[in-house]
Amino acid sequence: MRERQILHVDVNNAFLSWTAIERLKEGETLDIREIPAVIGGNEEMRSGIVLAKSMKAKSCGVVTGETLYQARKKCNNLQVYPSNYKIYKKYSNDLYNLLLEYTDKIERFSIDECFLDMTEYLAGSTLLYKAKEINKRVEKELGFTVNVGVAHNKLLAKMASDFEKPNKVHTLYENEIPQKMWNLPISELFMLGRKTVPKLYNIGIKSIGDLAKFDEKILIKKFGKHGKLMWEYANGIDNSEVQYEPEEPKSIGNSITLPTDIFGLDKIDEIVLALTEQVTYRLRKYDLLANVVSVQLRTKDFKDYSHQRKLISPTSSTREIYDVAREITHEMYKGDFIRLIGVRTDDLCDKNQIQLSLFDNSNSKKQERIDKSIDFLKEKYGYSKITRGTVMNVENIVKPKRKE
DNA sequence: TCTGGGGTCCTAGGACCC
DNA sequence: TCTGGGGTCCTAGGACCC
Repeated sequence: MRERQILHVDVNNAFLSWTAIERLKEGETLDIREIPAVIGGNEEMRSGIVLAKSMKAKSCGVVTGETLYQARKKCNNLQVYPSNYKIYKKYSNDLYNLLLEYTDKIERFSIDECFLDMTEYLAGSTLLYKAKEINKRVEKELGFTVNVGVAHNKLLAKMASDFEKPNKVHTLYENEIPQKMWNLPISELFMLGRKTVPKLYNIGIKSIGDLAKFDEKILIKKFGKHGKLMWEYANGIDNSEVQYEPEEPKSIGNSITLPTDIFGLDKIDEIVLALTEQVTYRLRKYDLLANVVSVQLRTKDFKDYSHQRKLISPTSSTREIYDVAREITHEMYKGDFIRLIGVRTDDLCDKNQIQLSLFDNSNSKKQERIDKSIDFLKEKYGYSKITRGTVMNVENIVKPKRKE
């Protein structure tokens, strides 16, 4: 097999940089990239965590995912700005379109990361040269910066893009693994998270090099498939392809952390219905049907539990999915104070690939017409305006309005 | 702990069938 | 049936990612 030529492009402090340039475009003079700043959620809504940070905030020790309260303690003049996914999507598309000039084999790994398979697109040039060109062009033409990782597989390209930031290009070829990767702590390895790292520490594995040299069989015995994966990653082995064809989603769900804990099935049911409406709206928008419905509850002391149920036949009907969601919610609710509620649909299939016979019962048809007309109104008047029955959209639950 | 919201994949146990 | 083992499906929970 020919050696593959892979790049990983990673936007530096994406949400913060994109917010910064959007503000500058609107006439603001302050570039929030130059001050201690973060993009954060809303503390009053109990979603006050750091989503992105400026370099100055990072140098105070602020980390992504911590609470704004914690971040402020580290950095007393920290400025907090809200997120705006609409503009992030726009900048993400700008980046994607620029990268399309280099290859059509691009995997959009997340809103701010892409893998590029350049194997057939070097045309006499080198991979490193292309990486440097991309790095320069993004800064010049789009106004934000990226790190580019250069390697012969996705894992190594991703590890490379995570080296020194911002606005840098790094290679991580096989012969560079011992020198550039093995001295890093295991927490830096992709797919080693907060639960596994302490377990590895306990058996004396502290660096990626320690892991690479450890007995693979013992890791498999201890961690199963995950053990095999982590050993391969530590040794720079990854044969996965760049998934440039966007895949159909396998699940669609929505969840919300409530501004205050709630108690009792009546209140929980209202939220479950509101979430079901959001979820089924998205299902119908993409012409998908769900085979499995699940509901997640998180208690005030952060215990999660969930139930799921397979449906008799696939559906996107709000009524049908809500009936099941409500049923399993009632089954599992133990009378706790609830902090978070989630509704998710799984095992999705394409509506157009399901035989029409599933729809020829007239009740389903009627239900489908109701859903469709509600969807139409939602599109026309904006999402939050239209609800079914007893004022059931999440916005109203979050900010209760006086009854008219 | 003043701890988001969107996902994917894996595991383990029980039911059921052959 | 006092029975064994394998395969598949379903469910609950957990780990990880950005």
